[in-house]
Amino acid sequence: MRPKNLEKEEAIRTIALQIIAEEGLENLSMQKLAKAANVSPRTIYIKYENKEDLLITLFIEDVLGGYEKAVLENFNPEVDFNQGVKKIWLNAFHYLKENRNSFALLQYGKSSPLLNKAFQKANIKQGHFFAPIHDFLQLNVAKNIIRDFPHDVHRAMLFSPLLDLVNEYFDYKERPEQIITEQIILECCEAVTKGMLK
Amino acid sequence: MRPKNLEKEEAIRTIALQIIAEEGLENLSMQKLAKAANVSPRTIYIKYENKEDLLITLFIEDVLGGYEKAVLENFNPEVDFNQGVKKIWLNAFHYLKENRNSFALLQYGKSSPLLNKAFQKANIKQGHFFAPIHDFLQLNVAKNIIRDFPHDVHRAMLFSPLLDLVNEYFDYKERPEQIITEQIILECCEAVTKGMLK
DNA sequence: ATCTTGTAAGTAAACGTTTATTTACTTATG
DNA sequence: CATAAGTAAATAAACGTTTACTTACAAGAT
Repeated sequence: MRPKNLEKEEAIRTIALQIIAEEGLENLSMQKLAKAANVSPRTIYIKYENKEDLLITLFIEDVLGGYEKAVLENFNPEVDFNQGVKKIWLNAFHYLKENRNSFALLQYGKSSPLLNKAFQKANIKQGHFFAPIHDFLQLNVAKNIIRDFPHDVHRAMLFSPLLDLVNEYFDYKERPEQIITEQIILECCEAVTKGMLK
Repeated sequence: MRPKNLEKEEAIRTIALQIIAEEGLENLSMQKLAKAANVSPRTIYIKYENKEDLLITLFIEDVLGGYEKAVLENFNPEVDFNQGVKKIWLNAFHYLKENRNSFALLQYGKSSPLLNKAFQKANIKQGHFFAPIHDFLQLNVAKNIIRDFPHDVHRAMLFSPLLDLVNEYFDYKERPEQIITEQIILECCEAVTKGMLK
């Protein structure tokens, strides 16, 4: 039996993310993707059921999976609050900075109904993404260190500014000077953390 | 000369936003829009140059314009910091809650390269959106009340959590109980404000 | 007051192109 | 040499946009 060519599989995923980042999700077509990845359209259908399956798999496994892994690297839910949030912020910032194409699809997760629904399903199915962060926050609520909010509210408060700052980072990448430096990220992290303390 | 039928113009805009909110930007087609708005495809092209023009106009004029107007209603850049941020948060929350379809396209502004570019152009052209907020923040930096960050950083820190909370509001609308209440919004606003103080 | 009439608004149907997906065939390897 | 991986070419449907035509009305002439 002829074995799968993993390079082609990789090419499909990489090029798909690239097209989405450069031209938008609304401009990704299977034929365009096949041509750009140097592959026959049929080959994509060997690896994915259809376009929807491709997008959802890419979003859940590659993008969200990769992001989660990077964010949780060397993260210990038992460290103190300031230190824990700082670790997450730096992990996320460093990863996303170097993975612009993944970040682009990640952003579509909030807009596209398709990806939004897929995320909610995956989130329910596999417990949830970012479980250690959930534990970390629960722990700090129990210790009476931070305000007691529902988890989704905690997430919005602590991490949405970071994603917005990464967005700005890429916007400023094409301008004379970068304003989103590691220094700024650290100061912003401090401000966000301070706001959550009791 | 036959006069323009303003109801048709209105229908095109309203239905376009509806389709984007329900099926995503990637599923809006001119023919689908025409049929849903009870209008001939040609009629859309009387009012807009092409699909790109329709989307950009809808985004800049209707969505961003309407959002800006609502957010700045009765906002005075000279009030004290806590009060000013609270006013903006409540204005935005109340407006977006009642304008889900506008909010959906607003969210695409961060993902779609087309809308992102359009926004940057419009932002440069007409001075900038939300100028009174810009002034408000400058004033509070000058008075040494808040940290001195670039404006885009201020914006990310103060308002991106709010947009994320509105997103959660709509997610929870289809679930047994709503967690994003006005009470929560006010507490979150307080936390965000506190973090920015010097 | 009523009747043309010029003109932009509006329509139905069609344009060529691109879309997602499939069919019929070839290739590579355990 | 069986079999799944892969290809080139084709499918029907949907796409953005245009063509050829009709409609409704403000304004000038009667």
